Amino acid sequence: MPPSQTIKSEAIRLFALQGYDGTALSEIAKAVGIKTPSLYAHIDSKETLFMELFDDIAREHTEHLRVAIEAAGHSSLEERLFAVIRESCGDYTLSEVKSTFLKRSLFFPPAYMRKEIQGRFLEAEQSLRGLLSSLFEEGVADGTLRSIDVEQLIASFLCLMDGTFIQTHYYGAEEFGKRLPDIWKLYWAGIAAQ
Amino acid sequence: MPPSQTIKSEAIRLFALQGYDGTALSEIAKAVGIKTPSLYAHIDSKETLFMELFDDIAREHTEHLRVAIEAAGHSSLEERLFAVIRESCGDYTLSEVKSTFLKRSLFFPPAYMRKEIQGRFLEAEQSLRGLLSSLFEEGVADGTLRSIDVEQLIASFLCLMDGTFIQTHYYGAEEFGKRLPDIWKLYWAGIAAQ
Amino acid sequence: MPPSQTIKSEAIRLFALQGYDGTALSEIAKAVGIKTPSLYAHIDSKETLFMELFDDIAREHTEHLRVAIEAAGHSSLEERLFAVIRESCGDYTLSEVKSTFLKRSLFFPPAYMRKEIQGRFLEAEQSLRGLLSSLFEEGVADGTLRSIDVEQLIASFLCLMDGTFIQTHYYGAEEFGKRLPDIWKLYWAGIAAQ
Amino acid sequence: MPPSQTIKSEAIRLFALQGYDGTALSEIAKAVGIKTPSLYAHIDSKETLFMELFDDIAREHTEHLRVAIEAAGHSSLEERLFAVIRESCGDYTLSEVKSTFLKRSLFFPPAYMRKEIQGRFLEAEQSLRGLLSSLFEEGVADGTLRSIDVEQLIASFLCLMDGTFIQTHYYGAEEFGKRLPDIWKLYWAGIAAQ
DNA sequence: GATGAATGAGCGTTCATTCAT
DNA sequence: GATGAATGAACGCTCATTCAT
Repeated sequence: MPPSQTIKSEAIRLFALQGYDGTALSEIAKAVGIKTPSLYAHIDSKETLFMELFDDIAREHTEHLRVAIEAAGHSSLEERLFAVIRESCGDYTLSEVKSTFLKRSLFFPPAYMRKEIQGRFLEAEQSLRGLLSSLFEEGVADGTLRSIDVEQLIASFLCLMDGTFIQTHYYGAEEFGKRLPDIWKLYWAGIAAQ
Repeated sequence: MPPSQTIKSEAIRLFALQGYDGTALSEIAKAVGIKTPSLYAHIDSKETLFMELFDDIAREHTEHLRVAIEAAGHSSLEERLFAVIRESCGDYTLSEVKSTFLKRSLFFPPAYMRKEIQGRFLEAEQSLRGLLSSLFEEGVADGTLRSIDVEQLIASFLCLMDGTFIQTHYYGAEEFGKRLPDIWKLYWAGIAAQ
Repeated sequence: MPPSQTIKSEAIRLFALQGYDGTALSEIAKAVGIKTPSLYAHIDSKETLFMELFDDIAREHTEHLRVAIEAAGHSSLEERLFAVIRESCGDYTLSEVKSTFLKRSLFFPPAYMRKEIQGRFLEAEQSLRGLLSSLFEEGVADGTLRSIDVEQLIASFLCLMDGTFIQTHYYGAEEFGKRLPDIWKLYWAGIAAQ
Repeated sequence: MPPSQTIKSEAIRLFALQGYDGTALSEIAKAVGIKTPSLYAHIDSKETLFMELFDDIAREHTEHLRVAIEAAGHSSLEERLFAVIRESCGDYTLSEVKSTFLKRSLFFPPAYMRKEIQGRFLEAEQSLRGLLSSLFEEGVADGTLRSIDVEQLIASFLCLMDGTFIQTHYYGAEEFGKRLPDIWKLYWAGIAAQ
């Protein structure tokens, strides 16, 4: 692995685990196996390193969600929505550590970049809302879902997404992976037509 | 307000906003209006200050939940469960800043006190599970709820709790307060008997 | 014991054990059982406390030496000289802790009072040299001692004094107390007439 | 001189002069001509700096003593013993400042490393006792010394060593250098066979 | 006489960063 | 591309001391 990639992956791991303020560049350097000043041959600053990682991962995450949602027609609505949930808790295609990095950055960003980060994410969320919107409208239209306001469906779905993420993080992916299908079943029962 | 109390409340606010590693004692001192060394007339160390705040707030939170759950019998099951959710997202009796402090500490604790914190919280969670357990059993028994395994009910409820907390934090209490009832309605529809 | 006396004795003990720079007023206060600022009802400053202790003990020590040397005629010269040695290593009348305080202050005084302290001690040493001088002259005159230059006798005696002090401090008074008579015998054999 | 060496020599000088507690890293840095944090490119901590210096000097000192004692057979016993004394007061091969550092560390070590230091030195003392032991046994056997218990000879010799060290420190190497031969003569008279 | 609260000075140490090599 | 050496800024914390109570 080229050193720049090692730096990125170790930085993601440490930022996810310890946060931005809790991670010193010296820790990243040590994890990579070089001395701290050598980092500067590959990065501009701690801040820009962090922001680049955030951008990369946010983009990757959005892309994964899009793919999950736009899955070929042979997947049912329930399957596609469940795939989005699984994706969002890092259990699916995005690695768990990247998922943690992403959510930590969103929920509790480093003070000086709060606005920047939340601004960038609002766009992503808007696009996600758009995709979900089509999905839910379709489901209501074809009678798969109860006749509920789409905005409400989206709100409750996003709430579930955040809940499953936190619990994945808290109980660990493996343990929570067992509970997730049951949780989903109850959620689905609340929105599906009888 | 006595100075020790000012220190506590300012510390809670800053720890909630910026995290443990992102908050310098000098910031707390400045917010209080004293010099940094003067803090040490009131605290033992940054670590113990943090842990004491955590203990206080965790205890207060647990107590609020207990009260919400054990509310007088004239509240319906749905009302009591909803009260727990509202309580848990800081919208009810625990101040929003305390709620943020609590969840941030739990989800992303400072590295060196992770075990301590999570250990202490596991107890609280166990007691919450116990209380919810009685509630759900009762609901299943009297036909208010569908006949679902209580463990699954608890898991999905705790997941909802975390989701609503994150969203409160993310969208702000006021904005999210409007969406919450709708979210609750969909959740309730998933577990209530038809 | 009145508090001022407790302060003095605890300060002597801690200064002897840990040195001036290594002893915080807070330690003295804790040993006395009061809070640090309360010390200032009894002392002017850390510096003056130290200097007063030094003066007290130096004076006491000088007095003890004088008494040992001027002991009634029924003591032999050897007995009187040996008494001076025993006195100087804290084994006799001055407590061991005071002896340690004194020697530590002399050998390695706090930087800012080096001149002050060494100046004061030179006087004391001059007076000790005077007393020893009479003793040795008498011994040479009456044939108890070999016919050696008195200056040389004094120099070797003071050297022995410092050696026995250090060893008392190093091996402990009890252990070294056993060796001292043998050491003295060899020293005496070197200066006594055959 | 490479910077690490400058740091060591300045640290030795200041620790010898002012003690461990009385010497701030900022003083060492200023003496070296760098800023305080720059020290940390060369040292791990103040404590380990001190301990490394102590180890270096103690080892060097022990080696010098060994050489003095094992001097070629053309030196007489008296010459060899006297060489040990001269060596031990820093007048011979170990620089005066190192000698002061060493003795100060031994007699009045910083509180929290007392055991460590004294432990390390006990070994050195044991080896010195061994070497002296052979020397004295030889001297008694060939009639150079009076027939005295070797343990007593060692005890008195070590006592003389400490005395001469202290006086070198106290009167200065130059001044005391003049008195030392006379002091030695009297000591030797006490142990030598007539 | 004792204390809680405060403070300026200073401590040992870590940080992100620079720069010559 | 990597490093040793350095640095200004800041950190958590202790110190001797003051002062109102």
